[in-house]
Amino acid sequence: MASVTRAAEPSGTGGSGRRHHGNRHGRSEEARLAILEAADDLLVEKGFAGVTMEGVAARAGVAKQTIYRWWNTKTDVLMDTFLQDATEDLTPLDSGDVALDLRDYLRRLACFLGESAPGAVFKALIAQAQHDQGFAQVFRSRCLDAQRRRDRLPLERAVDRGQLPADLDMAAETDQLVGPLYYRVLVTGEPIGPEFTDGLVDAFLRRHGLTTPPRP
Amino acid sequence: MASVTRAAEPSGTGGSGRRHHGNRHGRSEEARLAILEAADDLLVEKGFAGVTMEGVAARAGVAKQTIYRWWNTKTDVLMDTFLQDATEDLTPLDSGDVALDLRDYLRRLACFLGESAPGAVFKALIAQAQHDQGFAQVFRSRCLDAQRRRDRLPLERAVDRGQLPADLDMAAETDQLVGPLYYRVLVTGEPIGPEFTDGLVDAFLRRHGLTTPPRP
Amino acid sequence: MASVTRAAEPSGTGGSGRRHHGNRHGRSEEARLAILEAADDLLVEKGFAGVTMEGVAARAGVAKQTIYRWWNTKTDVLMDTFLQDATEDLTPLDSGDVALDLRDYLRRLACFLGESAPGAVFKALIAQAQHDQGFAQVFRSRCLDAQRRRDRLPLERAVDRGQLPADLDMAAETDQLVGPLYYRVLVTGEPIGPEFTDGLVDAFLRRHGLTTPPRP
Amino acid sequence: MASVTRAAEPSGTGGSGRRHHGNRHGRSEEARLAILEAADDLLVEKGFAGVTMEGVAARAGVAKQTIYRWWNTKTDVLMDTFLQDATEDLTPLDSGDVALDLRDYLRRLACFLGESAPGAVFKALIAQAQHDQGFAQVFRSRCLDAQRRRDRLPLERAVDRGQLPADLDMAAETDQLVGPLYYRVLVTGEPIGPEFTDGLVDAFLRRHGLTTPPRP
DNA sequence: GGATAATCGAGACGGTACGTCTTGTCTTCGC
DNA sequence: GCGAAGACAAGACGTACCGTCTCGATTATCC
Repeated sequence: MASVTRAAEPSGTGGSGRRHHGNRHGRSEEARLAILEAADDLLVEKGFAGVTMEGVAARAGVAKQTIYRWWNTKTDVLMDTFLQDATEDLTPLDSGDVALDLRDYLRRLACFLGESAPGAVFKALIAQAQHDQGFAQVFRSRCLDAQRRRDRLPLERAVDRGQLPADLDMAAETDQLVGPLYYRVLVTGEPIGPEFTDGLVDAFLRRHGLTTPPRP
Repeated sequence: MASVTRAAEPSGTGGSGRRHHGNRHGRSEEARLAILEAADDLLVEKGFAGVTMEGVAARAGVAKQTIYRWWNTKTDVLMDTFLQDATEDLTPLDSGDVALDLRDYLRRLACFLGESAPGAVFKALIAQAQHDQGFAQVFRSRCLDAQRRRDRLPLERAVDRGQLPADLDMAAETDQLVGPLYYRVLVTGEPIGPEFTDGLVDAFLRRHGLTTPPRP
Repeated sequence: MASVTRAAEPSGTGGSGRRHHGNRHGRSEEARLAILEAADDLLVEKGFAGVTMEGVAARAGVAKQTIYRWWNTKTDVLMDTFLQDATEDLTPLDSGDVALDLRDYLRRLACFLGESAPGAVFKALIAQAQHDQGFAQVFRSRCLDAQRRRDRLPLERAVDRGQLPADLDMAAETDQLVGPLYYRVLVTGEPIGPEFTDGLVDAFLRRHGLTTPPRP
Repeated sequence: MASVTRAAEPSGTGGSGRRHHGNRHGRSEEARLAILEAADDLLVEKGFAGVTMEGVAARAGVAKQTIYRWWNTKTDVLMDTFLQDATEDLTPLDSGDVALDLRDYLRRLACFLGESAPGAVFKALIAQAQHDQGFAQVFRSRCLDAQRRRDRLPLERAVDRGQLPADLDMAAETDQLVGPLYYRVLVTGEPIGPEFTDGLVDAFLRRHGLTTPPRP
């Protein structure tokens, strides 16, 4: 449905310096990047409603058809925009201590969702997923699954270390850790400070009979 | 901004029989209801994108201007649609036992969000709130605040009864109870069964040193 | 069809100081005048398209219904506007000399059509008559016939005096005198000076074997 | 302002067979013709008020935007409609005799203005010119000037032949010939028969001392 | 003097058309 | 064959007026 992978680069070029304007040998990397950047800029500048295929094409200096050739809807473009930028580091820490790992991770996740530019794109995509079942599915497999895997990582490592029981209901525990966070971001709009995320971690520890280590 | 209250009924009529087609002394109740119903129907039948001012007007047998006279956007209409219907019973049970109350409430909330028609409107409104800061504010004060008050009610009653400590961080606890639920509905899209909501209640009880009563 | 005569004034008041807001026995003269004046002003300020029932009502401080009670269309209002103002003196001179009479009359007619405010209304009404056969009929009987009678007057007087033959084709002669004038005003838009109107008179005189008297 | 010339045809095709649906290298001739025809039909069927951009688009099977891309107003469309059809033959006869030429020409002009379909469009355009100064200017340069040149032609030829003096005031004479005709059509609405147009010619001849030849 | 009846201002109503905007498809041409 | 350019059909947007209606207040006249 959506364009998942970019066209294969001409073999041997190493994907490096070649600048082609689109010809029989594949799509124009130049155009692709210009489109993603234009979409991103428009979202930041004018909000979701300000992102239109027409506007993106104009700002990217690209024909509309070039967008439609590779994406179906503006949300598909935004999703690629997100994937392009989402190197935004959310890889969980691995300190050897669940408490520390979780505190660190949740803080960064809160910051990502609530304040960063990619976070804004992310929220826009979640919003779109409410309106469009088909998009929701693609979005989940392309963006959310990776995210959920990251969310689970600290817990999995703790299980491996023996800090947590092996029969832990991983899905439910993860939902309880990150769910309240998304809830605040998406629903109530309340700001999220460390005291909130730390509170979530403490509750988690208490539930599992772990003592709360001193806060940094 | 949005039309908050319907026009005052002529005193003493009990809101019953008066039929006026709109004049200086008030708007047409007939038109108002037709519009809300049309919007609701369209959302259910054709999804959010299928709700257009033009379509609502046509189906309601109403002039577009009549909609614009009282609402600014289609989401404002949907919000009133929601408020009209949201008698959908979510008033928490008061059995005298926090555990029972919470289990009952979360199950019904899950059902409301995930399966009911008003729940679909609710999700659409939350989605719109991601895109429009102004709408978000109105939506929160007109819809969410009441909801949050309901969410908190079981806990407040338990505090009153002495089942829970008086210094409970009400906001944080509520977020931990309902947050994962919203997260599943809005983000992951996973279905929510009683085992999930009951698990949330159990975790809550365990956190606060309460024993888990037998499940019904 | 159109409102031809104003409502009879209450007898004895002499149309002077009475201020009534309209009751069962007569309409409000105040409102009638405000409407006519508003329509006139709007035509001058914003052109024909700027004259709307809504706009007239607003500027006159009058309810739309009050206009519709007495007139059918905005052109009906404009016609009454015209009749109200058209005291603009076009009564032909009677000097005893056809040549002098005609010269004077055509000059003033040209000025009326081309430059005066009532002339602008007149042109607007003629324009509307092209689009609406029904209006054309009313317009002719209410405005044009009187005008045509005035046009003919100098010739009729000359016939009475014996200056012109009794079997003169009055209609055709009048058309040849004023026709070119209307043509310039309505069609070509060329400015009309005395040399043009005087030329028309000279041609007329020559056609009928009359000598051209010295120009003033 | 208004669309003056149609898009250049690809050279050498003779305007014949090429069918393009509109692209960067020119507009769709198909759409252009459909629009003009639809406008014409609507004017004839429902009168000037029945010609709406919406209606023209619908009947032509064309998007409104396609009309707005090439014309500003419905009267601009009607003007092109007129120019398209105005091959309606009004080219003056050249018999070698002014009297015959003029009689023939005025009769045909009367018929054109009073009875033909293009004549109806012409009157509608003149009406619009009363309301809109800008349109008046365009209309005159695009339609009227050509017409005036035709009007003058019989006289010019007579001057060339020596039948009329070389110092004839061409403009004034033309106005006196056709002015009464337009006056009847536009203002009084009286029907125009040959006796009227022939009378105009006779008057012209008499003014210039020419004998009236026998009528055909 | 109280009832009646028409006018008045106000403005909501169902509509139609406006002119603009965006979508997604298409055709043509240059590279 | 890709990409730029841009015309096209479709249709929603929000606005402006249309002509009708209902309301409550305001009078003159009549009983």
